[in-house]
Amino acid sequence: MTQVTQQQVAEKAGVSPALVSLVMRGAPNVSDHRRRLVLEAAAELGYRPNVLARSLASRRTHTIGVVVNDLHNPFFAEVADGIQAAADEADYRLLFGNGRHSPEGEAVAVETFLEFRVDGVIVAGTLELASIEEAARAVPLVVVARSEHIAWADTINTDNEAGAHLMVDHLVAAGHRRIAHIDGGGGAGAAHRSIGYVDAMRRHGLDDHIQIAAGDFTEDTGRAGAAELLDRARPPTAIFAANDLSAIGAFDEALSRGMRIPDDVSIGGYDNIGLAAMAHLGLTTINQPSEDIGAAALDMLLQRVETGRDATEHVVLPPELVVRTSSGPPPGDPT
Amino acid sequence: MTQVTQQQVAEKAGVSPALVSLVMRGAPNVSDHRRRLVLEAAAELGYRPNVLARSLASRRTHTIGVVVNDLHNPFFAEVADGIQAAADEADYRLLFGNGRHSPEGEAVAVETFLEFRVDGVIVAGTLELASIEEAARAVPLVVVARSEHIAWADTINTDNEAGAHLMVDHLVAAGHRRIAHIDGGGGAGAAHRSIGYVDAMRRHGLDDHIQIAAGDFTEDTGRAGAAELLDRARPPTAIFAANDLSAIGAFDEALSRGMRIPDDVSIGGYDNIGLAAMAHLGLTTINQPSEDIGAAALDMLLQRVETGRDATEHVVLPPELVVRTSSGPPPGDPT
DNA sequence: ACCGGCGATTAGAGCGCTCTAATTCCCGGC
DNA sequence: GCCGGGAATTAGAGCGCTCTAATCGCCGGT
Repeated sequence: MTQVTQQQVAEKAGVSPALVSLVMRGAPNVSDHRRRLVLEAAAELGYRPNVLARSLASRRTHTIGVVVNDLHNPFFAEVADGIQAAADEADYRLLFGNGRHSPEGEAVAVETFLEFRVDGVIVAGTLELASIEEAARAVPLVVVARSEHIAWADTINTDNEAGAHLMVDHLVAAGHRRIAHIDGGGGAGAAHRSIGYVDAMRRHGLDDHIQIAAGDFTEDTGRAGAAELLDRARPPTAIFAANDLSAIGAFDEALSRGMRIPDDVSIGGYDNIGLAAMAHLGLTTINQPSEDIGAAALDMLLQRVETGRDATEHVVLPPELVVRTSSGPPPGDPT
Repeated sequence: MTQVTQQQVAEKAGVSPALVSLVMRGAPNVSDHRRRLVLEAAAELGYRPNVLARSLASRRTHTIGVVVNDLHNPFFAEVADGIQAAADEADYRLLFGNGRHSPEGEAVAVETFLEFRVDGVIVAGTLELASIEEAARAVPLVVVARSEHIAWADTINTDNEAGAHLMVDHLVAAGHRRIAHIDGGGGAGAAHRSIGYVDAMRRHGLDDHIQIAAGDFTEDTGRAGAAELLDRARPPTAIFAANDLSAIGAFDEALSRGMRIPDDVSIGGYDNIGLAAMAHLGLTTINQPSEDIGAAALDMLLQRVETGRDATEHVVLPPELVVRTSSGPPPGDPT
């Protein structure tokens, strides 16, 4: 419980505290002899450097804070994996902050990170633009998986509008006309997926069939949204949910009404989380290269942290349609 | 980017740095007049307390580190929610460390926390006992969801053996005899679920039907384990997976072989994650009150942190069988 | 007017480390 | 044997904050 300090190690090893500091940081110009001496003393005493003191003195924490919107959403877990892998490689440590599925929660997490003086922050969530701007003034920051135009921070994401187009095009090609959308609310990228949906419907001359149910990227709202849509006088023959989680909810709602998928209703998602590939779901969805996004986000961030790059960078990756068994021709279609 | 310090706030407000410190900490004996003065100056300057410096001086970070075994496992996300809720209430901040699904990864995360001198640590994972012991010497620590007897730390978990008994009893009652188990490897509580499975099988005189496939709490190994079991000469009529995630994998494997559930094979899981309740899965499983566990873990920890309680505490909650549609009588059963 | 007492404020010494500048050490060259 | 120079080591001043002890200021009581 008691703190072992550099000082104590120094005394035990018979050297100066400064030398201990050098050894602990792996400095080059230390004689093997003394290095060994110090290392031994440290091990014997169970010395553990105090990051607080170190960071206070060096103004660097060598730590990146990652704000995750929702620990429950596998998409973020996948992005986090990518970040983690890149961080391991670069020898940075990672701290995660839980956004509790709300912008306010994320703001709290960011504030915590700022107070801890992390070297950089990655926002994988729905933090408000104003908060992002403020945070970006204090620390290098990159925003992941959003489509908004953000001037003061790096961004990396797929083209969410294009992704929505892919899905609608696919459904239309299968013969659907009454294609509804379950919105993602404030979810990362949700707004642009919604825009893309409306766009594509218009392009296909399907203006009259545009139907949107509210949602927020969760299974629960997916279920509720599907219920609402399926209860309508002219229910959709296909439902495009803003993300896989809500698609799963919609899937579940349809099933529990005794509907068959895709025979009675087709369902499309977005994200291509691992679960989507499961045989019992077979969710048609839009793939985002989540781990790559995470890894790239960390790389961009470190580049900024270490080289002090100032100009912002914006990477947009192409989304990709993944067709599985949850989509097919609409009921009554002769094809 | 530049640090605003207490000193600067003090100058601007025309008071001493010490007073600023008092105000920032919400100390009682400060006149309203000065308090306002300081607060205004702080806001104007955009002052943000430096937690590093604060913690270095006060030896308290007011932060709890939570080591999560695997960001992908919803069970941990649920536990985390419980911890988060309790932390919000107690006004402690939370930092999450990703264990990357391995004891070594968790050890790294714990080390990071110790270096940051968090006030306490919650381990929701598979960290090795030796590491736990070492960490527990340096910081108050509670271990979640494990069944091992741990002397030097608080623990909270459900009775994993009893849970396994419930599942086997249920399956036997439905008429099954060839009940196999997909192991959870080093997963939290997995060892005792396995023991419970073997125990219960013996109790029912089913020694000869004991079959265990290796696994590690993931969908992938669930799938592989099921494949291995179903390929055997006398395949099981029921599979009890060590957790829901691997049960889902097993579910998927069975389905993709054209088997029907529960008609051709029954499947049972453990954890009762949100997904398990979905209609298309309808996973029979063992419920653990995950959020309650998380909340209780934090409470125990804080009690230790704040009152310096020394004796360890061990809470064991009862597991609960949740029967859904993934389990039923074995094929060919007249019932 | 003076004093005691108490709440409000401040001075100043660290917390454990890093970093710059200064010092010491050691070696080869002359 | 002496000197220069580079490598190895150390002294010492902070980093931004908290905390203890000391000081200040104001009130009522006498």
